[in-house]
Amino acid sequence: MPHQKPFYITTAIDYANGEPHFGHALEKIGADAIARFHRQLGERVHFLIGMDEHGQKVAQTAAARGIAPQAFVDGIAAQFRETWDRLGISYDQFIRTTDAAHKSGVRALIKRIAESSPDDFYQKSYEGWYCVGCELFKRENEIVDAKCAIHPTRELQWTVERNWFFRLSKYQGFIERLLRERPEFVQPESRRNEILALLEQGLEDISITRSKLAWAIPFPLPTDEGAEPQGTWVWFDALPNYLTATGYPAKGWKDRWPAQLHVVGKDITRLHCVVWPAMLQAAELPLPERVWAHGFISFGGERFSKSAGVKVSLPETIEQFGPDAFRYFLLREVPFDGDGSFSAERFEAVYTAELANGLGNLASRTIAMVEKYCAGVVPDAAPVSLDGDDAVDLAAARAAMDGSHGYLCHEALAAVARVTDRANLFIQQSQPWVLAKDPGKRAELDGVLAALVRSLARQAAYLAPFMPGKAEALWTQLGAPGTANGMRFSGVESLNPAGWHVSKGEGLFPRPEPRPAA
RNA sequence: GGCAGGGUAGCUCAGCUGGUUAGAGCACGUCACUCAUAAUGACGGGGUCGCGGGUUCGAGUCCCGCCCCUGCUACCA
Repeated sequence: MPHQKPFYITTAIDYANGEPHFGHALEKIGADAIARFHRQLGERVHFLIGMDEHGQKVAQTAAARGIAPQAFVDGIAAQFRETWDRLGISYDQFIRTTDAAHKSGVRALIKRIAESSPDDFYQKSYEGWYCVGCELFKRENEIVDAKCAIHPTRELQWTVERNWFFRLSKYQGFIERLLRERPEFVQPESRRNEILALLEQGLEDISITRSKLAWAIPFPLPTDEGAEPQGTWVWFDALPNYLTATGYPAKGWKDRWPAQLHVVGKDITRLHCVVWPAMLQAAELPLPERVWAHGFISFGGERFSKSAGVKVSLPETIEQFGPDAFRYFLLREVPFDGDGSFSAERFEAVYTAELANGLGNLASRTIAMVEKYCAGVVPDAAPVSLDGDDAVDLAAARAAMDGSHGYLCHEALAAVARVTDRANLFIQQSQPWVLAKDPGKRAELDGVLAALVRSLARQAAYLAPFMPGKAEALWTQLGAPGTANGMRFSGVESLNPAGWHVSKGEGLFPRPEPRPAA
């Protein structure tokens, strides 16, 4: 089996201008769950994340702190990686746009476009009202009373700048055909509709360089006599990271490209569904297979947690119940195709109901009974109706995550939660403690306990993409061979726990301390 | 303004092509049970299905109008 092409999944690279926040975390955690799920589906996965480190704001922030831009972004990148490590993000590659390989890859891409589609780059003088506050030219509808609507205290400056442009308008028909012939290219459907609406307005060419941009990749094409040197603007710097991460143009990049899935925020779908495909087409390179636009997390309706002066700290929230519980909460509560909100109260409620009382207690009572009634060794017994019912839900979990209907982490977790609930109900209905008092019911008792261990093992395997640490802990307590994270889903149904030595360790999800009355 | 989606129990939401007394989870109350992290299970209270018209034997489910919310309406990422 030579060079099976991997399932190449990417997230947006994060802008290195501040600390990681909930929004960054949601995207990485969701993409990580997808990546892990596909590994357990048996696919070879390559999971890319990284940082977008160029730009005016980065340079300004670094200057304000009195350090060089590179030193500044080095610090930010380290901070992000610490957070991702803490959250168990299983990335295979961490790209930074200040990497030498990325910069040379960007230059190669631009030159390739200039060769294959020489008409697509052109220089044009651009003039208009420039807002120093925004670092942007403002459009008519953004100007109020001759001032920038966002910075009404600043004077607008009539500015003339000569920049490179990309002939995006040429690709209008190409993008329309793309979305029509490959409707799954942009998901969920609502985002695709928005792109279609955008296309109906017609595409305009975009400027792709800035003359005042020093902290950037120098634009590699020869600029007109006398013109200022040009820095590559964000589109042609950030978007190509998915391609340059493969090593492009060095030998071997075709082994990974094109990507199967770009996981991005709903705010940048346009860039990934219109600009990026046009760039690739201009370069005569293959397009990615799909762009998935996830929603946002809010705090009680507020985009950021300014309300009531309450600060929601990402590191503190992660530590409250640990990284696995945090991952679980975000993926369970925030539909991955829409928006959701976070609150400490809700987090605690879900943790207590589903993880402590639900899964954690199920594991606790099951293992305790195997220890008490079977000396800790799981008996051998045939499947019961519980197994068949669970199989239906686990198939639903796969369907939610395999891409056939998008990537719906919340639906997958809801399906696993049904398995947990069913097992708790099964105990109540079977009443193993009653069976244990009657030696004549030994076989029945064995059947019940074996079924429960099988169910828990299946849950551990299917929860591994979402809670890799806790799934592994449960796997260990069950005495199962190998690892939960390494468990292929194809092997889950035939798991037979007969002979496993269970061991009741630390409570999987200890109940939270009662809150002191305020 | 335009386009798209939505307004269903305290909270988060299911309700496909219209059909018996509108569902689930969480929260709340009562009861049962004891293997378990005072967990689990059963039962129950609770909804003018945004508002007003209309079509129909019959509408949360279709049509019209209105109110409210969210997203998009391209070069901050």
